[in-house]
Amino acid sequence: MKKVILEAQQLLRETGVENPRVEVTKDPRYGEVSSSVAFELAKKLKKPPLEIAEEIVSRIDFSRANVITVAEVAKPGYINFKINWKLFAQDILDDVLKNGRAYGFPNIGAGKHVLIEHTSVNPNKALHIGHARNTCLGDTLYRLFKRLGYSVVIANYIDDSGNQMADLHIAFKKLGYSLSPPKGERFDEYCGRIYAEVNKIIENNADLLQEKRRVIAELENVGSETFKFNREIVDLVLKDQLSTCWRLGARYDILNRESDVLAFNLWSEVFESLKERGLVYYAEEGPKKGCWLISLSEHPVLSKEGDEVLVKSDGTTTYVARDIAYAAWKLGILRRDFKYNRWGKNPDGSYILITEMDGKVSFPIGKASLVVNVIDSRQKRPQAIVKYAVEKLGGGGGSYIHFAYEVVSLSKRDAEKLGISTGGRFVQMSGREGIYINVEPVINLLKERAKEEILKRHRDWSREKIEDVSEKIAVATIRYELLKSDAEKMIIFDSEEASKLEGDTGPYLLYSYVRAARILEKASIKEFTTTPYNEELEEAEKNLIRKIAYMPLIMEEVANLLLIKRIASYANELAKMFNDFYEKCPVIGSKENIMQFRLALVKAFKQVFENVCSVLGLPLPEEM
RNA sequence: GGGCCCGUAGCUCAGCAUGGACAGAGCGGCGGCCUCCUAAGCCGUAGGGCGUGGGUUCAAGUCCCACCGGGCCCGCCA
Repeated sequence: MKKVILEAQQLLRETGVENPRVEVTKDPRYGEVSSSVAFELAKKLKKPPLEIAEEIVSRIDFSRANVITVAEVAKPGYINFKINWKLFAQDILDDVLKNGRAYGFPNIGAGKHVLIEHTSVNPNKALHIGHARNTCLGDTLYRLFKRLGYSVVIANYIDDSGNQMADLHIAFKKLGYSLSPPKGERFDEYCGRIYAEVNKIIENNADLLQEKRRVIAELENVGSETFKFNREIVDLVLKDQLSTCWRLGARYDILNRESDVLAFNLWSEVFESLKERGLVYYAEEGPKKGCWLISLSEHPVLSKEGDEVLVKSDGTTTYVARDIAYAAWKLGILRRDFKYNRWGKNPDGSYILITEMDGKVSFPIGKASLVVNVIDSRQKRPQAIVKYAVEKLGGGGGSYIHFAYEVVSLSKRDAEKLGISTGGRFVQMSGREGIYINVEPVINLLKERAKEEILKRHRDWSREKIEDVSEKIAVATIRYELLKSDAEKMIIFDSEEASKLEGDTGPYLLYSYVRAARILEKASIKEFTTTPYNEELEEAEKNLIRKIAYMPLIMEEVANLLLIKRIASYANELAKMFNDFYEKCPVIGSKENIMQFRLALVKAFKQVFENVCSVLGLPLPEEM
């Protein structure tokens, strides 16, 4: 498709138009690509656009064109280019079938390195549906960059210090909670539940509050009993959390414990640099007396809300301070580095490393040209401070991006199911208040629904096959649901709505793929040809080919703008075009030359669809 | 008080970055389509003029300003 645009621009340039703007039309009635240069020139030349367009078109030398056949002038002054479909279709299908898995992914990332942090759920609870949004977004970015040729490292920040961990300590050590959850409940779910219970108790008890402060301080004491016990709990929760992430299709390279940002002295190195550059100051008096603050007075926006405390008067660091150190490390501008031990393996067999003081493994991350941090949009201000700080520290030439996404809230209906009354349309999730819906039960519900559907049509399937396919459908459904909406918009989650399997959903996508698989399986002949059977193809065929041709443009655009939902819409459009083709253009049973071409088209669709879904992380069953 | 995000059909949302050709989907409503490659599908029909008011422009859902409504953030919490 890009070729067509370039060709049109070239033709226009040859008539004397400078920098002609050519874009893909949104309606095929206007040809494949069109230009509105006549409007831009109208003012300069003081002539009506229509006249200018006519003149330009009359000057185009079509003998120099390849795939473009003709240009037409339309109503107010557009120039619409039409193409030789026979050539175009064959070109696209050849491209897809020749490149296979690689089709649609321009190699724009060769030699570039990206670090992505995502998930980063506090290790005191199970993933709720909002955390799943983070994981799916981050994992999709990983998949996209990887396919575009970037080298990518995935980090998961483990906040193992502070408040939320202290609450669990008190629950286990002082309030008599057992370390083993009741039968049927996972450890991460269990911790999430007791965290909410215990938090209320502690907040209303002065003795426990004091104990909590003691625990928080002890947590920074590397090697203490409290420190060790904490690592035990964190590890158990992490195991469960990551099994959920894996189920969602995500993978990780490194787990960075927040406590280790201090333990490995990354913070002290950064603190020294900040002091050297005069970016921080010590408050001698006033309400922040005894604190070290970062000066934000030079920042146009942040300055309006005052400077930020990095080191508290008791000498401990704030979350923002530790995050600045972590960010500087990510950008590769620190001398110091973490050490790791192997923590486990991803389902793909790759190792996951975790920071450890006496770790044996080094994992130099190098200089990232791009550091992407998938963090919800409530943290925009702290993230802006982090970005400001690392840029002042030299930034290493890479760019630090806060990929902000809105939270997931619960619908009124779901909130009421949890026994929460609300006047509004939705209610914010809160781990501390026990207002959340975990993602595992949602996937399980989807899986049950999928099984019911499978049983309706495949009474003869084995249990294993039903398990496998229903799991794929469930995962595809939840991922698509979380990826298709604008990251900047809040999702109001309603389990009833989300468990639908019809319409603009994951199953709709999978279904089109399965239909394609069936055609290829059942076709009596295996020979195919990318040469169209006719000068004029059916509209449905053209629409499908056109959509297939867009893929490289979409992928490159998304990599630049990080607009993930655009991949999701693209997948949906592809599926829609295929379903339309499926209804209107019989493959099996048509005349041999038609069948051979359509088989090639179905093959191409299946390949492209597989490529797109591999980026979205939607697992594809061959039957459903 | 300051900063940020959102406001498009009854409901859920796409389209806004690079303004352009009649404003699109899904769900729900109504009416159709399984002797034919899986109907988790397809087709038709009703339904909005894009929160409001200004402005820029040949052209504004898309850009600018103000206002209204909803949400988030401004802690020696993370």
